Amino acid sequence: MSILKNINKVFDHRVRLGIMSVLMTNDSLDFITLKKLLDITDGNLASHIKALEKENYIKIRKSFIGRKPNTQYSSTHLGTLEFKKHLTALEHLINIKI
Amino acid sequence: MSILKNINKVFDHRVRLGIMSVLMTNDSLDFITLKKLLDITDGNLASHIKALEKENYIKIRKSFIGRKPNTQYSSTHLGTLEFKKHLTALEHLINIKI
DNA sequence: AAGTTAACTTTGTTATACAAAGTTCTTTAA
DNA sequence: TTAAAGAACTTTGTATAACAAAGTTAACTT
Repeated sequence: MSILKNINKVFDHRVRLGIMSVLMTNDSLDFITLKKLLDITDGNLASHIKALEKENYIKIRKSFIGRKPNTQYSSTHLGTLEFKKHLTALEHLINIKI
Repeated sequence: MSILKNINKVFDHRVRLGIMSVLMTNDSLDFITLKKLLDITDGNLASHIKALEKENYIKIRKSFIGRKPNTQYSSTHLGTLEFKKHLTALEHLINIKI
């Protein structure tokens, strides 16, 4: 059994790690905010969001703020749970003694 | 400027993160030990090792133990430095407040 | 001489990441 | 009432990365 067994592949990429990290301390964030925080193209952001959505790690709420369309992203219960597990696995990994 | 700016892409993959992690607490480890710890094929391990070697993050020492060939891998000064930077960046990322 | 093990390298395939361009919907300006 | 613009995508195409499996080399062991 590998020392990597509890490392979640979905969170293995910096962009998805970044998205989940900021969604831990923010109830929800919109597309543009995420895009600016991560400094990536909108297409690229959309695809990473989709990967997290596919796993039910984040959820989407569409609305209008004033008269502008606005999409808010937030972590699901599952997403929060799995992300915390991943962080615990990371901690164990970087403190490992063989 | 992105919240990911200090995240090192070389350490972005779980296998390379795993290799560096175990090399932090072990002066050196050999190929077979790494292979067992990570539970990956030897070809795959060799290519991840190569990626770290290319960046001068790990160094190789070939010798014989008794009469068996043995290759020991260890972190370079640069590797240790950059890995610690990466871990600090990770900590900041997962504790980020916007 | 034949088999074994360590540590690779090579080959080929699949998956992932990414930019850039195109799309849809809606508002705001001329 | 047409035009421009912005948000949030989707599509397309390309480049890179990851991976398994098979092949290779050098040395030992039997």
